[in-house]
Amino acid sequence: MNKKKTTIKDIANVLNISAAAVSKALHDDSRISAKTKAAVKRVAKELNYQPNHLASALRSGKSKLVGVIVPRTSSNFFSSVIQNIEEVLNKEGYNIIITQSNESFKKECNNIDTLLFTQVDGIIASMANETVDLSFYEKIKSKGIPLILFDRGENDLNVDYIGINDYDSSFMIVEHLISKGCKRIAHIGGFRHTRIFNNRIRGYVDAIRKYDLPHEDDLLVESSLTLEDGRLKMQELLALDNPPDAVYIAGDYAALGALQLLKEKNINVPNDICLIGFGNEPFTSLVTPTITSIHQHSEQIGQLAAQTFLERVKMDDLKQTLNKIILDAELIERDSSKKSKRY
Amino acid sequence: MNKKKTTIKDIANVLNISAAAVSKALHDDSRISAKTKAAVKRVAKELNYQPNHLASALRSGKSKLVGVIVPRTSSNFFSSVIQNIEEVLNKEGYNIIITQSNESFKKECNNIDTLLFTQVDGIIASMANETVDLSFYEKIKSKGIPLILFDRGENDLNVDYIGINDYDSSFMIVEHLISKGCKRIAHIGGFRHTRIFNNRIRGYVDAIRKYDLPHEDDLLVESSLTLEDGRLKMQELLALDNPPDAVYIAGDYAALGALQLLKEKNINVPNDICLIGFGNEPFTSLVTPTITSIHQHSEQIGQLAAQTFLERVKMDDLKQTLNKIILDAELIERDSSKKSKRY
DNA sequence: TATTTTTGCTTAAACGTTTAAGCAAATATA
DNA sequence: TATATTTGCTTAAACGTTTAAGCAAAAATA
Repeated sequence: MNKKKTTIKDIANVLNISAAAVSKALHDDSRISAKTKAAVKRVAKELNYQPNHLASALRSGKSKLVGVIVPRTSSNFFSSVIQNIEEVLNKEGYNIIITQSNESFKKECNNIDTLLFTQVDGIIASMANETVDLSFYEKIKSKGIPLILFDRGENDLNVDYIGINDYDSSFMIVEHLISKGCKRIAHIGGFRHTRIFNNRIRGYVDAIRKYDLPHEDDLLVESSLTLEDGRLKMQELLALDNPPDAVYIAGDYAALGALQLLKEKNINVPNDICLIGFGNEPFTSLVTPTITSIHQHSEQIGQLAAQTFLERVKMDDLKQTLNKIILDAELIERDSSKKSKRY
Repeated sequence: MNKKKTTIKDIANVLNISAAAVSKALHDDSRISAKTKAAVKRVAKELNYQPNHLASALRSGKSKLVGVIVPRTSSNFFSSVIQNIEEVLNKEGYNIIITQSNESFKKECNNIDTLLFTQVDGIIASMANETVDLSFYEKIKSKGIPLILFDRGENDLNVDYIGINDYDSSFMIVEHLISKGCKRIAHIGGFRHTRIFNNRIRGYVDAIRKYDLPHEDDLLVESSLTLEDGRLKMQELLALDNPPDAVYIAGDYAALGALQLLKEKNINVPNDICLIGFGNEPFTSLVTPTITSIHQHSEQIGQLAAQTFLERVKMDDLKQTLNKIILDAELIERDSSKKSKRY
């Protein structure tokens, strides 16, 4: 049981060279002879040498850790983004620390403190729904480490951002519904103070206007987009004097809640009311009817977030031209908007 | 822009005392006067001092990081366990690093190396389906840091384990189906080499025997328990000369696949065939019909795993009495086993 | 051959903490 | 009053690396 870990000094002793030489040999420094390098690597392997990450991080000032903050890991979108971030960063020798905010501003602040305390080299984050106060994010910036936001996070912080074109996606959804013959299209949106949700609302409104459909105030409601709130807001829409014949909901979970309610009320989806979600969570293809939704290219978002981070750390501090990457999303048509009759 | 971080030396300089005194003051050492402590803490706050975690970890040999390995974070079970681990450990000043194996043995080995490289103080893991070779887990043990397994991981490694009583759960499921009047009960189980799945199979077989039901080889199949394989194995069962009137499936995703197939074939669930899953994933209550399943108390599992870790680090190396905690699971009855007619 | 450059290492300091050892002053005990 | 104990600090080493500076020997150049 080899509890005492082997260090570069142990290797140095075996070969009768200095620890510095060993360190350099392991990093393929050009000033070390091929012969010495080979010997060092051989002995390192023999002694099962594992570099002490803490020591090198302390000395070099780089922890080779990247913090990731997401509202939750259980959603497929976020776990897919995380997986792709991880793949890209691992190749470059970085490891990631994942934290969840559970949509709580307070937890998010804690997470940021935790990550800074852990001396991460950068943070990739998607903000909690609650988050309005950005002072903790300013704190990250003031530490001088890269901050990359994705999905929830477009704002005035002046940092890199990767997301999808929410405005166009909304527009596309409304046009899709119109092509199915829908005449009164409602929108259960997220909170306006979050820019992505605001953009979805703008896209919805502009499309409605362009095609001269009714854009009554009652047809546009804001929601926390949880499953429960989806039910609730759907109920409100049904209670209207003139209920909609289509509902576009800015989140799949809320769309699911709405769908459950409609089924309970024996309202046929899509023939009575068409339903469209957002996010393309796996369950959208599992429920009955399957739910039309928007695929957000989580793989690309993750990869791009990681690549943006890597660019940032490689870059000299000056000449920081901001990355703002907006991807086109994809409409996945499923049963909940496949109306049989067309008008 | 205060890029230079303040260290204990800076605090020491302000107060004209030694860095050591500052360190001790911050740790409430009894040999430091109350007056000095107060002064140190005041200055620390003024200078916005953030302890350098790497330095203290290097010196003390404790990183205050715990590695967590799960097959994936997207399943509700694992993300709930993680969340509870995090809550318990955060209170004790530990942070967690989450890694996913994606059910791949190779990725799992990489994760272990990564975590050891990051100098974690312990590892809490649930093994990938593929994992049979335990040498990487032996590696953790040989490093002398605590290893706690949960859910997937009961085995002969001789480490702490937290899980549910799979045998009893299976038994309970079969009895439940019998009480509904089912006479030919099939089981789509996981791979036998994973102990939890083997236990579920044993529970199923013993219950079938106890109640003198048919226990033909054809009624018991092994599966990877993915959604797709669930469909496939269900298809095989339907193709039997004498198909079952109930199917108990050792994983919810596979149960969902089976359900989809049954619906496509216009076989009524539960009246033609009863269906029961395992894991109580959220979608089990969202699909039509809702799926009866087993709730595994992910909250408790997470908490207990974390607590077990804390006990281990506090404990002197000797006198290690092994923790093997087996929780009772809970049957959540839903529509997929609510047969209207009883025989 | 004399000088410069390159090669291949070594020495020593540094990263920011923690902690064992030590010591003077203050306080308690005999 | 003399001795022992406690208090409140300091000094210095250590954790395992990295890296700037330096230096002798070998190789290249003049």
